[in-house]
Amino acid sequence: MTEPENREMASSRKPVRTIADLAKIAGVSAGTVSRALAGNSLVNAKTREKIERLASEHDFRPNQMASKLRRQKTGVIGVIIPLGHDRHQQISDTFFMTLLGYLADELTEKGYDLMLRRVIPQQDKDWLDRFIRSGMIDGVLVIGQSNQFERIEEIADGYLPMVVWGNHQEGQRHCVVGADNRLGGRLAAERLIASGARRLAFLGDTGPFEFAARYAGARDVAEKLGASIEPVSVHLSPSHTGKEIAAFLAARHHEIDGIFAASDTIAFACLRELQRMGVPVPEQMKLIGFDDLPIAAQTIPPLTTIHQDIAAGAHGMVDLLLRRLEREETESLVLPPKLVIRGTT
Amino acid sequence: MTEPENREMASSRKPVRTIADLAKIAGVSAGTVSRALAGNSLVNAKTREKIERLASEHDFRPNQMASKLRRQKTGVIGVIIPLGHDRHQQISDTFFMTLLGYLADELTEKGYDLMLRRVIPQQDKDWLDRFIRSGMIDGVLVIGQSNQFERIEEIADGYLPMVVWGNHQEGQRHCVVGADNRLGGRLAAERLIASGARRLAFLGDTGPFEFAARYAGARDVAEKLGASIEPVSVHLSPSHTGKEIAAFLAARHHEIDGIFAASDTIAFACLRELQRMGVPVPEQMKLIGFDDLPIAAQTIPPLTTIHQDIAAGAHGMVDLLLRRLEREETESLVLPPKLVIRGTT
DNA sequence: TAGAGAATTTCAATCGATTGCAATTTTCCC
DNA sequence: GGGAAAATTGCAATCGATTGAAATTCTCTA
Repeated sequence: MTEPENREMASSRKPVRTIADLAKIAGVSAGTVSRALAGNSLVNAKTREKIERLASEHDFRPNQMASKLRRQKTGVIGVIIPLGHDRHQQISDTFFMTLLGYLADELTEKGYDLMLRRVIPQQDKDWLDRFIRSGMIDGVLVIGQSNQFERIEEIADGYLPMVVWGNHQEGQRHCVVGADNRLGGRLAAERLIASGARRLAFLGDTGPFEFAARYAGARDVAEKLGASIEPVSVHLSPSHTGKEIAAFLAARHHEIDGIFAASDTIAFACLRELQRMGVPVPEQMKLIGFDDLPIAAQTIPPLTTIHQDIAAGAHGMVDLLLRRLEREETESLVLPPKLVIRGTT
Repeated sequence: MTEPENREMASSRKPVRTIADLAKIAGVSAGTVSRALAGNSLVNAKTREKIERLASEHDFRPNQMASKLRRQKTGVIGVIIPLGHDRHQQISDTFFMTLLGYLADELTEKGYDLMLRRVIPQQDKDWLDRFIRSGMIDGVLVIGQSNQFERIEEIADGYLPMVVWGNHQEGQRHCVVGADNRLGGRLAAERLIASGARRLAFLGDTGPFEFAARYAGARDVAEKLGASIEPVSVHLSPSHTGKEIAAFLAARHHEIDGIFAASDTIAFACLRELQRMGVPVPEQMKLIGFDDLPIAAQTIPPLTTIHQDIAAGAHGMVDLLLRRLEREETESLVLPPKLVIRGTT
């Protein structure tokens, strides 16, 4: 009763579920229907029109599983996010989630669907293999190397259509897209020092390669310019970050005059804590972040940070992946980070 | 050369790609292999062990497409985000993206994969049907009703496994999960008025149902308590939001003393603009947001807002969907919003 | 040790669309 | 009108795993 127009047009009762059903109604073979619906030029224009009309009247859509199985191609790109030790590292995900949004747009535009999977490598040694070999996806985008650099390298040897967001290491074998973290670290330290800081702290876990590179870049500059820099480990789980930062600042803030936060999220927490403690920023403490999330411009004072072009990154990842699907061996893409000076330095 | 251990164990050259291949090696039939790998109790324990050993030695994984086709069940849940007029409403997506993260966790836990699709309903009348009928997903979660309420209602009549995030209307037919927006609006207005404001503005587009309900709730309270409230349309595209808010405030800020922002994102932009204009918050202008995004606690002063329990929402959506997959007709789930008083009121 | 009954395994059909090749129909030119 | 070339369409195998029913093998009792 809910679709009177269909009832009138569709004389037969039983729903048209398969190509064979439609073929029967149209009085042609299943092969012809398949070709017609695929826009194959082999089929006569009139026949095609008739079949298309019938298909839409009966609200028919070919079963994708069958199609994928037969064609050995799914039209789906897998996006996998390896999580670190903390299961709910929601905070650190702001960046990844934004990237994911852009990836979704890019893939949609290219006619691919996106299958998302979050995994905890520690609990599942086989996380990447299983996804790739599931037969459900044509290629995979890995968002973040986490601490799985070696695992990814191994896979890359035997599997071409994979592109990873992360840090580029000299001589690595997997195709990666990401900012030049070391350069970003240099820019950050330079800025802190240029605005008067001499005793710096790097807030963030230096385990992940991306963060390590940021720290390394900053250290390069600090050493060269006669400043000190000290790494301070901070976890990314939302329940810990705030407390760890508060504890550190309470104990040591008088020993330093500049903070390089490994990510904007950490910088936000820092800024808030400093404000709560009554330490004026930037007068008594310079602060710089990394990522340039949209909200970075919204804090008070707005956050000086290192900008990563997420949209360009997403575009690059998809572009490289599509080329790899065509069996092309592509180079990695390293994006230049950009210093954005706002109010905290 | 890259996998010496496999070479040793796997005596045959050709890779084991199908269940039939493995069956040959194991000296049994394909059916037995299938059952063994599925953990079916019909198969002898020794046989199963042998097959499992061979499978892992040969690094074999059954093809999911074939399995899904045969079983008429994909193990994939579709998540679809209908975008409004603005293609890049990245800003408004902060909330949806967070929700998406939780959904991914919940679904993973339940053994489902997640297929993500973003669509622009204006450009594709058929957006929901196409996804549902693609044969690729067992059920669908719709993130946000956008302006597609009617379309969703139509679909809901003939398709059970669908759960929507959004606003609940009296007598609607689709299953929805979401906060009680009207109540949230009431709480917000009450708080603004309690903290001294009398001439209120609601910043946000009142087109989408969720926002409309928030406004309606606020209006209820304002009328009852003798305050005024006026809706001010603000678009969600990042390129416009800031300017629109700035223009409004520049022209009218002296006429009002309290702002109810339709979302935290809008509130952030507001706060920043007020600060830039030198209007002290909360002294001269009360401000309240909606959502309670993680950063809401990080602004200066921290944002008073209406909390939505995103994790609970995600959990509820998945729970309801799974029950609907079992053909159960479920009720909608309306979550109670909570006032979180911080520094802007 | 025969034979019932249980435990395993095999067989073969099936899911639904695609596609190479063969068969048929059209078209077109002399 | 005959016949070759071109355009369509049909046929049947195929993608790889699953599963009901049939067949085979094992177990155990009398």
